[in-house]
Amino acid sequence: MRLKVLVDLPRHSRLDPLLDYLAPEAWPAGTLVRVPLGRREVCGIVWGPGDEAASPDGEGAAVALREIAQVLDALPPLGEAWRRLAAFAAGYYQRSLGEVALGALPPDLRELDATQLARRLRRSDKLDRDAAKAAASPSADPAVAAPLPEPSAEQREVLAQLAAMPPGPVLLFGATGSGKTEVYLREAARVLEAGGQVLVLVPEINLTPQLEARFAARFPGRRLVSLHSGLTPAQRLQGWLAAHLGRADLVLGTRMAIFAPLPRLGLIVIDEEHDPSYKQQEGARYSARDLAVWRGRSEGVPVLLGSATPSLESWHNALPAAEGGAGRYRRLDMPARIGGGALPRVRTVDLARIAAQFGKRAVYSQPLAPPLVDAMRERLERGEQSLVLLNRRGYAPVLHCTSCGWKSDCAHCSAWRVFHRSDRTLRCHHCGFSERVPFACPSCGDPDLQPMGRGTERLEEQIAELLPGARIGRIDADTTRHKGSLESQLAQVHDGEIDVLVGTQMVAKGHDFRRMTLVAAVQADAALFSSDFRAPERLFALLMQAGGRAGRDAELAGRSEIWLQTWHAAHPLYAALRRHDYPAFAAAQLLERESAAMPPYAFQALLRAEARSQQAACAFLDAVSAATLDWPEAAEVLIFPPVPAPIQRVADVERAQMLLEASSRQALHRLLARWQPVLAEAAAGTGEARILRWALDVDPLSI
DNA sequence: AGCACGCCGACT
DNA sequence: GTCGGCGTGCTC
Repeated sequence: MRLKVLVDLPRHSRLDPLLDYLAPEAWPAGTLVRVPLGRREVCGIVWGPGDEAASPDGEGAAVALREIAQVLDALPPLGEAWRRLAAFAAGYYQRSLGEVALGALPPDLRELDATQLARRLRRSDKLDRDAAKAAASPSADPAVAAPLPEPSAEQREVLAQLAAMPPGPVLLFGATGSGKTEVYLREAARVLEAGGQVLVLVPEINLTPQLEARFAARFPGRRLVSLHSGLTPAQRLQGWLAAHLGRADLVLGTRMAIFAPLPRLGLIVIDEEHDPSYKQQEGARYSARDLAVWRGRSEGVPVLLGSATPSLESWHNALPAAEGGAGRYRRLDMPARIGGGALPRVRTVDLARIAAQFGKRAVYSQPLAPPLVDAMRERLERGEQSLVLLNRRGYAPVLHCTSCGWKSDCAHCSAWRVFHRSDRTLRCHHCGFSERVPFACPSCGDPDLQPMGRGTERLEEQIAELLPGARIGRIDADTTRHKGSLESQLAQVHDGEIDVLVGTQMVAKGHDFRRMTLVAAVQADAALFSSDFRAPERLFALLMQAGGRAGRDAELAGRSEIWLQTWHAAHPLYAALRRHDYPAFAAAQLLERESAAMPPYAFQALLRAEARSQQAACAFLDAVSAATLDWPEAAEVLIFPPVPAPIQRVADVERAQMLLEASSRQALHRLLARWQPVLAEAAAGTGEARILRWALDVDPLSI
């Protein structure tokens, strides 16, 4: 008999990834198999009965069907709900079903034959028995575990409302330190009690250990596994197996974990739901948060989205229709900090006024204005810590020649090479091209090359001059390149070995610094006038999140401050920030978005193309745009003209993009569905005009 | 995507 | 005379 088997045939292959194979018996859908494909043998998933009709191609030359090579029937089939999720994700994000479904499996699993699988399953059995034994041992007795913290009145109220609610997405809007995690834990306890599995998603691997520790401490008898790309392939497979076999009660992971098969799924928690890391930025560009909401509805399971600064999409979804929102989610608010800790005071330094008072030099040559330096000096004297955020690593973003105007451009990209003083290199952050800093200008020979602008390395140096005696540390992608170095540097901060920490936004997320009473953002303004319409939203989230680092310690909370240096002190974003008023900020942003017909009031897709020449990339985009001219599917979709990508050339490849916008998701998807084969066809050219890569990004986060 | 086949430049 | 560059084509 014939079975339809799904294999990982990528996106624009003109072949359907659902292939017919011969099998001696009807294995159920979801069964993992190994099948011959061309000259190799690949992993496949049985998707259903095959076409018993003559030829799989429909007409003409019959294809000789081949036999399934092996059936991995030691593993339970992937369930119906899981297959629905994969199919939805593939359809929504316009990728091949095979790519999405097979790509959601641990890479190791796809390589295993039946014998190897049996061995892994035996190891999984043993792990399971060990875990059960550990759970039963006296040391893990729940009675001995730390007593449950008494929930605050606010938490009790939220929990009561959650208990009374029908299943559906809930936006938990709570300030940093308001105890959202306690709500997750209580909800998880309820679901575990009822025999369910809980899936918890966090934005970054860095944040898993902390949350893992809290869940492990609260549920000592329960099996908890994590799923993220930082695990070894074997660990990832074991975690996945534990989830799929229903042995893991709690699954904690990054966006990839949204595809974990969970036969007893009872709750999905998305922590920091606004975080852009939930959107995959290559391959199948899915949003784990949006898929979580879909999965929750599909499986009849509650979804808890937590944030102090929700995405405007979620905020809009949680706003009742009567208030102009979509009314799709329920919203629960937790405004107060636990332990009555005050929210940090927000202080804006008006650079225009500083320039008038201290002279232009004080503003342009010094990274920190005098009042901010004074405030940091006070912290230093009291033995407290300060954090200075600057979202740009390296010493200076560009080096230039004072006599001929040469700048350190990259030979392969339309970008500057960044001056890294520590190893005296000029490095392109886009293609990796790196060279020692030249002794003299490569263009005119003048040895006087000067750094322009400021990165974290230089900021660190300049702060050392402004605050003599202060112990200064720096955390960015350069100082945390080696495994474990982020942890050890964070430990230094915790142990009080650092007075002032300089860092990029990676330090703003999730880390809890007890003695940090000042957080300063040095170059906040850039986001106010960015061409990216989501920049203000990200800035607001970053500053609130960074502010959350300050004043975690209730006794110090009273003098915790967030400092902003700005030329636009009166900007409404800063005004809302001073009041910690996210709802006002969101209302203003939504009004702007609505009047400009932008998300969440419009639905977007971005078609990106890469070619040897900008002209070839644009020609492709123009051609596929023109193809839709007389389509009824295109009537409600606005297709903008092609434009060069924000970084036009990377590693000698030219990039262009084209935006699509529609007022309804359905209209956009009707066009995309018909468009897909046209794109594949148009990209198939040869020679210099050939398209190297193209990708469709549905709901793009940055344009 | 893999993995073949296929047709032109620098090596044992 | 071969080894190997990656352009083009196929996979139930």
